[in-house]
Amino acid sequence: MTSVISLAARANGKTLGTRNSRPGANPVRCHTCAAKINGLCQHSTPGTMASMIQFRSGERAIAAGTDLFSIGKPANAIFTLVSGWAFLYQSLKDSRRQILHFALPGAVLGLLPGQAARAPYGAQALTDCVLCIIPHENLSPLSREVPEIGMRLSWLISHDLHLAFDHLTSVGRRSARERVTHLLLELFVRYRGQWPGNRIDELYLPLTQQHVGDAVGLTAVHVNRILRKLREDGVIEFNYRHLRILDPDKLIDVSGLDPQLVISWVRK
Amino acid sequence: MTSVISLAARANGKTLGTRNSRPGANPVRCHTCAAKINGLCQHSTPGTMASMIQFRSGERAIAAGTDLFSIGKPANAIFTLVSGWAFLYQSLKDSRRQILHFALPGAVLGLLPGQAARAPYGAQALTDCVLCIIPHENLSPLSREVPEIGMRLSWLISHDLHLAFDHLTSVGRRSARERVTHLLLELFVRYRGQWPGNRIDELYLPLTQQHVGDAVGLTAVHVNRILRKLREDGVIEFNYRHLRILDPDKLIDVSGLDPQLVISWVRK
DNA sequence: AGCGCGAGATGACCTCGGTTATATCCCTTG
DNA sequence: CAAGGGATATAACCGAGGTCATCTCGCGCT
Repeated sequence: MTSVISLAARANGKTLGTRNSRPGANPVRCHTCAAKINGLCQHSTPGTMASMIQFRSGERAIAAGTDLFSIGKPANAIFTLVSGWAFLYQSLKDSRRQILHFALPGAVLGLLPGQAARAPYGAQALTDCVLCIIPHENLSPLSREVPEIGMRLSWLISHDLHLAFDHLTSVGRRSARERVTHLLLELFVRYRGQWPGNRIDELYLPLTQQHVGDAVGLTAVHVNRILRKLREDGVIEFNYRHLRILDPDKLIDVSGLDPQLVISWVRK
Repeated sequence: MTSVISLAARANGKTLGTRNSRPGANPVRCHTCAAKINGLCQHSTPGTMASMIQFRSGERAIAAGTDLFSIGKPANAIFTLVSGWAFLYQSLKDSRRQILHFALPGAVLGLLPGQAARAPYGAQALTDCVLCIIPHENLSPLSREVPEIGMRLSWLISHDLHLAFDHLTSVGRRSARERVTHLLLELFVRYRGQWPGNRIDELYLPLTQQHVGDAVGLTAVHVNRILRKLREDGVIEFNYRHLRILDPDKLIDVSGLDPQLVISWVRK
């Protein structure tokens, strides 16, 4: 069991989980952080790492099921997801909800367009999470001191933009069956991309069928129907947060994907 | 008639339109460029403008209806839209198409996640366009010489990300009527945001009903039905690329929008 | 071991929006 | 100014996916 699988296994709990990082207190462990592997701090030299640590305001632990930040609330920092899964969402008045993005360790969340003081969407932890916080007002000074950080941030966000575009064509133009397989395949590939060389065909996905539906624009009822069919067809099983790929080739086929493009889901 | 309206009025033509900027040749007119007003070059000092001009490779004129770049083709530069309208799109094998984003003057297009050499989506000109080109390999040097450019780029892209998120909840969770009004209202507001103080209730939108459908995940037939109903209800008229807002309040109501959020569509 | 609740499963019915076909309109080009 | 083609209009029919209601299952808790 890798560390993230065991983390995810605690997902459903109301417990706070590990807190191996007290805000500001203990020595910073940046060299093992997800951000160093595939996020903002990738390719940083020890020197630039030291600068960056100056500009962050600390870390924070978040319990599964709670908001990292909420729609309409003032947001004044960007967050790097050090560990755990989270998702971005919008909700309409009548309880309709759209999940916009699933964030894995190393993701950067909370950069707002312009100087908008209020978050136009919310972020919720799917598992217990640890965040690394950089206040918005530190971004300009930081990018002057570490010039490459601006371009790294641009690339990270444009990666998220690309994912959002893929979701958009999925929701806008694909059938229910295609959408569900597309999403599960995406999450599978992105998850596995974090542990290169992984040959797993099973994984603990901290989502309910309701989450899947809210992400691809379907009802939980219909997601259930689709999943049953996929199980009967021997493509995948997804039950009680446990995803198993039964037939990878069939899965790619059903999702209607260009296999060449799958690799672009992995941030590098 | 403002310059963009007259530009748009030529939209449907196969003609190349004005070319007041020959690649590399004539003196650069950056101080009147859309990018200086609301894009990458906003807030640039004369000094940084001079640096930026060093790193661009020139301008290019594009005819309405042709691609700025195409899906799967190698893409090696970012483009600032100096003038004209364009849209980003993906298409599936069986001719289904999803429009991902409408770009107005000042937009930055073509930044690819990671070093992906191939564009995961295409861009097509809706009207004749003029582009300012910065090769990808110049981005790192540029951001070292003009450190603030990285953060500006990040903000621009995160603005596009925010728009993509809005489209996603629209397509995923809103009714056809809401989607169509939402899109038209968005385009109207973004367009008007480019000419502050504008009090126009009519505008030439260089889109067909097919474009609208492809953007919000509906058929052109159904878009037509919705538009008829909206006309009958005295909300808006949209016919042969001519959009007229009949009742702004009703429009906002029908689209189910939080009026507070409308302003976030305008890039500042 | 047993309880309770959230997640999943499933059937009956209905509606929104897709499909197909055809007609009309408007703008551009010869 | 007439012709032609793309854009729009509209009707008839259909089906994917939503809604509602009810039941079962699995997991965490005591």
